[in-house]
Amino acid sequence: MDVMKDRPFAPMLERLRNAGLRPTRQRLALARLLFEGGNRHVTAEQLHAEARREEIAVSLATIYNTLNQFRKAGLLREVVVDSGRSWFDTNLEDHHHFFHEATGALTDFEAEGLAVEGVPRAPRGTEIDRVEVIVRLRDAG
Amino acid sequence: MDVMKDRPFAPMLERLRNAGLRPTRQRLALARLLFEGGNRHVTAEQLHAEARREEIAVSLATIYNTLNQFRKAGLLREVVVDSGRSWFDTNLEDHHHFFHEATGALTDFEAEGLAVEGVPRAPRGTEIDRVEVIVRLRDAG
DNA sequence: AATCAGATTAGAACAAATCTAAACTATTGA
DNA sequence: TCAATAGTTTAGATTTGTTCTAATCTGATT
Repeated sequence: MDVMKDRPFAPMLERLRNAGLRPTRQRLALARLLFEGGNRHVTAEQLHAEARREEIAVSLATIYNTLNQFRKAGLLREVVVDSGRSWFDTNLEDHHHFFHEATGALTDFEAEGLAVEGVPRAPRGTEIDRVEVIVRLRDAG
Repeated sequence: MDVMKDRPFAPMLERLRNAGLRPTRQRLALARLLFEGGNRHVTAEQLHAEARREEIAVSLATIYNTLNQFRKAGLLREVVVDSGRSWFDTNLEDHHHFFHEATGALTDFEAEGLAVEGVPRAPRGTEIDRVEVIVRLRDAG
């Protein structure tokens, strides 16, 4: 038997507490949408729509608050591919992204197998935080 | 003598015409701000502020129109590092970016010397348009 | 010079995200 | 168990970046 299936609240509750976040009804519900059922990418508006569909009462303000708190807590990562909209990614492993401009489709690919070599030294007073690779796609022609 | 200094209008006028854009007063003035004096990164608001400073009468709407037309014409590239604001880059060579989150500073580095290997095959129906590398910086500590 | 497609503009409209301050709730400790 | 309190949620206002609209203007072509 899968522990996640029997006690779906317990681990999530822990994760929130460990992050210093009170496990409120809203946060638990959103955490379940986000983290149960595999890696995913969402925007705030998408998650809000999804919550409404599932009849979870949560305001858009809380969606924004929660996504930002989860990001700060390291439960989510932000992906910048799209000026004008923030994407959040539940995949915390070392990976990169395909982005299909025409459709807005965002897909992961593992960093394993990818080598980025010859990145120059960081400018004075700074250090490298992360090297992001975005592979922009167009329709095959 | 430098041709650019003697006849600063002629080449710009040509470039605009070649792009199918009428060389209007506004477009010429903005092209000069953008393309004379080395590579640079600008946002729409920045360019607008700069134009006002130089007492070039041009509306914000025209700044947006012009930046987008220049981008479509291949005179500029858009850089997405910052959800919520569009950056435009006059550097058309093969290069990548440092982005310092804390300050918003955006800097180029040449692609020469950089090797990105092992990028997976593009998903079905798509092909790779561009591989973008963004090196995110934090304050050294 | 007259015409007309294309360009510019102010201001309205729109979209994403944040802010505000009032109401609510989880935790605590008596 | 319950009151106090610190943290959370919320509706709605606000801010910011960008696009749209439709009236006016301008460059190119006759």
